Amino acid sequence: MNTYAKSLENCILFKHLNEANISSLLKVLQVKAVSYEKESIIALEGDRCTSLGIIAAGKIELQNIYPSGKVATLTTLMPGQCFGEAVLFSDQDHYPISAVAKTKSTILFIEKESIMHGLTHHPILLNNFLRLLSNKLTMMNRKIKVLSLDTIRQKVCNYLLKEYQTQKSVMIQTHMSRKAMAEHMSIQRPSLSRELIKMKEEGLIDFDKGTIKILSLEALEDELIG
Amino acid sequence: MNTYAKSLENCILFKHLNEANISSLLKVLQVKAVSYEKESIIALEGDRCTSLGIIAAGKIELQNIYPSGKVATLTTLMPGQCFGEAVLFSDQDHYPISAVAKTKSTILFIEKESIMHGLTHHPILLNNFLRLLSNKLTMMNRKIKVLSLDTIRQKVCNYLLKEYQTQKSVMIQTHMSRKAMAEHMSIQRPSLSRELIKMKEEGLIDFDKGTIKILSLEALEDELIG
DNA sequence: TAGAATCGGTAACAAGAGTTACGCAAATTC
DNA sequence: GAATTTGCGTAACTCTTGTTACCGATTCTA
Repeated sequence: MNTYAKSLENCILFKHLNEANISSLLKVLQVKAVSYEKESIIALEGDRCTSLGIIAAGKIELQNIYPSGKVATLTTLMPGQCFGEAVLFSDQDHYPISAVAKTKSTILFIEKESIMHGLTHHPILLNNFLRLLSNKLTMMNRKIKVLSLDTIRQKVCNYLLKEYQTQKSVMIQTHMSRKAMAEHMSIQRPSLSRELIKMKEEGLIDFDKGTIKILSLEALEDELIG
Repeated sequence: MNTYAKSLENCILFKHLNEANISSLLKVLQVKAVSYEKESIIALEGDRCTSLGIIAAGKIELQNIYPSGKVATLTTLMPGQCFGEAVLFSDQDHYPISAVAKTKSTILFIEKESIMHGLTHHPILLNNFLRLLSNKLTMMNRKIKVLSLDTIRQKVCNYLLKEYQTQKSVMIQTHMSRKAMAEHMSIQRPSLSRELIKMKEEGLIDFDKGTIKILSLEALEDELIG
């Protein structure tokens, strides 16, 4: 089992632990290593989830597999990343999506009971696990916030106000190209140009090569709230 | 402190624990009770978050307060619910939003260190805390999934396929009125009618008073994936 | 330095969906 | 049982935004 210790040093779960610590921890946690051939299914949507999975080697994809066989890939996981951590302890302990090996892979499985044991006996592990969940939560929170904005005007206002917060000035330096800026807000470049011009005409902002000046913070907030 | 034990029995964190257990736990956790007058601020966006908050009495609102003073309320928390649980252990340990008392309220605060201590010494508490975080994650996952659908066609397909899963039949009983159905998908009623008729014309579905029949599961999935 | 590629503004067009309004049918009420 | 209300389909209109295309300016490259 010690063979995996090295590759797990960059896994969030084992942060602040050295190779020796990880090795002994892996023994205590009764880790089971399972190998998968390319294209084989690791977990199927609906399966009961009783263990945490950590990618030790290979590349796996999380995907939605529809009854007809259609597949929609959501994310790709690389060594060090893990899956099942959210389902494991929730009331709905069934995988909401499927996991498929895209290359020959090795997954380390840790049973829920072992995890519980590890969390109660190793404060660092507990801390890491909580950080893992918490970070995911804050990430998703941000994502929901952005997804809830439905007009281009709102997205632009949101972007500008966020930049104002970090740059602490109404003269906002746009370090990106217009193209990158549009992609960042997941809108079309011409749509962004059009909206910026409209906002300039309406006296909300002014802009020049490389900078956008907020003329009225309050007005931007009004647009954002509706 | 025992005064609060009773009111915390329906808090997820203290599930499976009786009043006596909760009382002793509250002592161990060094809970600090703080009272707030109506409209007073409990936590301000940007403040460092070092403790978990549990509503013991009153009603508090989580809101975005903009520099100009504009306020957008996100949710209302009632006794038994808690806040800060996601921020507490994340890398970004600052409140992303503000908490305001809407009535005279009492909040129980538990310091991060005490929580850590409690989690390592009380398996039930650990289990409950993990379930709290996990449930929130799965909830947000679902929300993101729905928010990512951007055409009405996709929303309708998503709704029908989900109903198919629960009703296990292509003859779907619509227990709601069209109006309620439209609200449920957060679209406009005429838009829903229009789309349903289009889908009928295209041979994807058929519908009658009270039922919608899926003619091709595969076709609906295609529409959903794009 | 000439030619090519990239970027950004702009305009014209099309598609999707919200809005409003109208009318019919069913349900409810008196 | 007549009258009012409610739900729903439907059509016309409008707004927003993605799409495509074009052109000038800037940058990169050979």
